[in-house]
Amino acid sequence: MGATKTSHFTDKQNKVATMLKALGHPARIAVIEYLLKVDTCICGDIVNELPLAQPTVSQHLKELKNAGLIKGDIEGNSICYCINEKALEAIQKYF
Amino acid sequence: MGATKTSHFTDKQNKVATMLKALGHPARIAVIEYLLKVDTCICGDIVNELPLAQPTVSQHLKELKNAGLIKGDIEGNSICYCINEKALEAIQKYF
DNA sequence: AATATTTATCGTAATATTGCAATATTAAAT
DNA sequence: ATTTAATATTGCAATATTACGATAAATATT
Repeated sequence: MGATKTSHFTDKQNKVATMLKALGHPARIAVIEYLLKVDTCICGDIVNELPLAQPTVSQHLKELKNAGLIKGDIEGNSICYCINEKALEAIQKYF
Repeated sequence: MGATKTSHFTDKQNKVATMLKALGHPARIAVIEYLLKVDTCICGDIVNELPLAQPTVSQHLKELKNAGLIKGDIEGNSICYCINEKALEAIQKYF
């Protein structure tokens, strides 16, 4: 085994768990807090902000994006990241 | 590697991440929702409620307890579990 | 076109998580 | 003292996560 038995739980339970799991890492909490502070920034800023290598940060951003917590808009050469307000509101509403 | 670099983040970031990580699994969300509904119950009730084997449930309960999200009081033969209100309030306040 | 910049992906090692059968522990009941 | 009931722990296999160096892909600049 090793794989979560998602099929035995409700869609809502799985969705909430997915979002909270994405927030369950200090680096990703730090990303969210940074984005809340600066509102919007390019990926490179986040890489500079975190004490982790660029591929690691990229991976964390991908997870936050997969969970729907952040959005990334292509801006020419770079990528502009920001919070997905709706997802954060959904979490706030859940609690 | 494989281990989270907690030392590079603030205590608060690590603490929040730890609590949200504990909530980042549908079984543990289901436990919290059940405890909120019944207020208090013995461990066996949770085992019956979840579609998982007893040792697996026991492990999930342990994680929730380690994260400070639930409390377990020994009640003679069995163990009486309930939500740790303070922890949930702390999460609510964080968002 | 060649080079630099920005971000993503691949590959891989180390570690953590998930799940359960088997077993241990602890207290209650007989 | 035995047996029963409730919960925890151990041991293990399958899978997932974390982290990073190397490299790829895409656009910008020269």
